[in-house]
Amino acid sequence: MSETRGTTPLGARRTRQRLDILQHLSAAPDFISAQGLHARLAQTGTLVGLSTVYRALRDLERAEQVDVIRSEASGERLYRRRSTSEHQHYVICRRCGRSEAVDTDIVERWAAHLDQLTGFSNVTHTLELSGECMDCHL
Amino acid sequence: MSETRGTTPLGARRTRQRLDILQHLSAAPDFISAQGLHARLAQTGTLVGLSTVYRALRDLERAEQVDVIRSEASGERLYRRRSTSEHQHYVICRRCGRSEAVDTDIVERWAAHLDQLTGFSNVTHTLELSGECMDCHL
DNA sequence: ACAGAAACGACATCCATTTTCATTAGGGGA
DNA sequence: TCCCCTAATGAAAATGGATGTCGTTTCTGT
Ligand SMILES: [Mn+2]
Ligand SMILES: [Mn+2]
Ligand SMILES: [Zn+2]
Ligand SMILES: [Zn+2]
Repeated sequence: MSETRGTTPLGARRTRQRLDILQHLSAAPDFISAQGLHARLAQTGTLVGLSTVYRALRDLERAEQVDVIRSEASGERLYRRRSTSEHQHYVICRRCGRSEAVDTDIVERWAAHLDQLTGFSNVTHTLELSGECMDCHL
Repeated sequence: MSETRGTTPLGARRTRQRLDILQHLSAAPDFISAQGLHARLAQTGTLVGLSTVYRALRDLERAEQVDVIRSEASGERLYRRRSTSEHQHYVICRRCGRSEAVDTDIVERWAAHLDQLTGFSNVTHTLELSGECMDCHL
C-alpha cells in the first residue's frame, strides 16, 4: 500500500497523448509554446487536442520536468524539457529562438542569501536572458 | 531647425491625461497594473480612458521611466515609476504586493560578461524576485 | 471483466491588451 | 492670438493566449 510503482509516477496516467507530447517536447531543441507543440504534433499526424497539450504542459511544469519562460515577443509561455533535475536559466536568441543553458552558479549563490539581505522570506527568482546568437548577429 | 526644445521632450504631447497618469503612478508606492491605475484615477474623479492608460504606460516603458514586471498571479504587467535613471530589480511580496528595491550589483557585473561567456551578443536580462514580506510571513 | 476516476477534446468563456476610428485638443508657426 | 496639422483620446470591437465546461473515452487496480 502507498506503493509508488514505476508505472505510475505521480498520479499521472500514461496515455497515448501524454507520451506523444513528452516525446515531441523532448525532441524540440529549443523552447516551444503549447500552440507550437500542438502544431508540430499535428504535422506528424499525431492528433492531440490543444487543451490536452496545455494540460500536459501544466502538469509537467508542476512536476518540475520543464523550464518555462515567457516570450516577450509573442506573449506565449514557452517550455523546454529539463536536462538536469535542477532548474536552469538560458540565453535565448531574440531572432531565431535558439536557446543555450547558462552557468548561473554565481547568481544562485547570491540568491540564496536574499532572505537575509532583504528581510523577505522564501525568496524565489526568475531570470531570463536574451541576446543574438552568432548566426543571427549580422 | 531640428532643435530639441525643452517644451517637446520626445514627440510626446503634454495632455491632461498624461500628467494625471504620471502623477498617480508616481504616487503609487508599489507596482501597479494598467487597470489598477485606471481604477485609482477613476476613484479620485480623474476621468481617463483605459486605452489611454495602456498607451501612456507603453510610452513610459519605452522612455525607460518605469520598471515593469509580470504578475504571476494575475497575469497583468505591473509598472513602477523609477527612482533612479538606471533600471532596478525588486523583491515583491507574493501576498500583499509590497515591493522593495534590491541591490543587484553582483548580478549586474556578472551579466556584463555574458556576451563573452555565452557567445551571444547584446545580452539583456530580466530578473524578478518574489517572497513574503515580514508583515505577511505568518 | 468491472467500476471509479482521470484524461480527452470540441467548444465556450475569460480577460489582459491591442486596434479601430471618429472626435478632441496640443502646440509650433504665421 | 489664430490656424492647421497631427498626435492623443476613448468607446467599442477585436485579438489571442489560456482556462473552464461537460459529455465521452480510456486507464488501471481489483
Ligand atoms: Mn536560478
Ligand atoms: Mn539588471
Ligand atoms: Zn539566432
Ligand atoms: Zn506582504
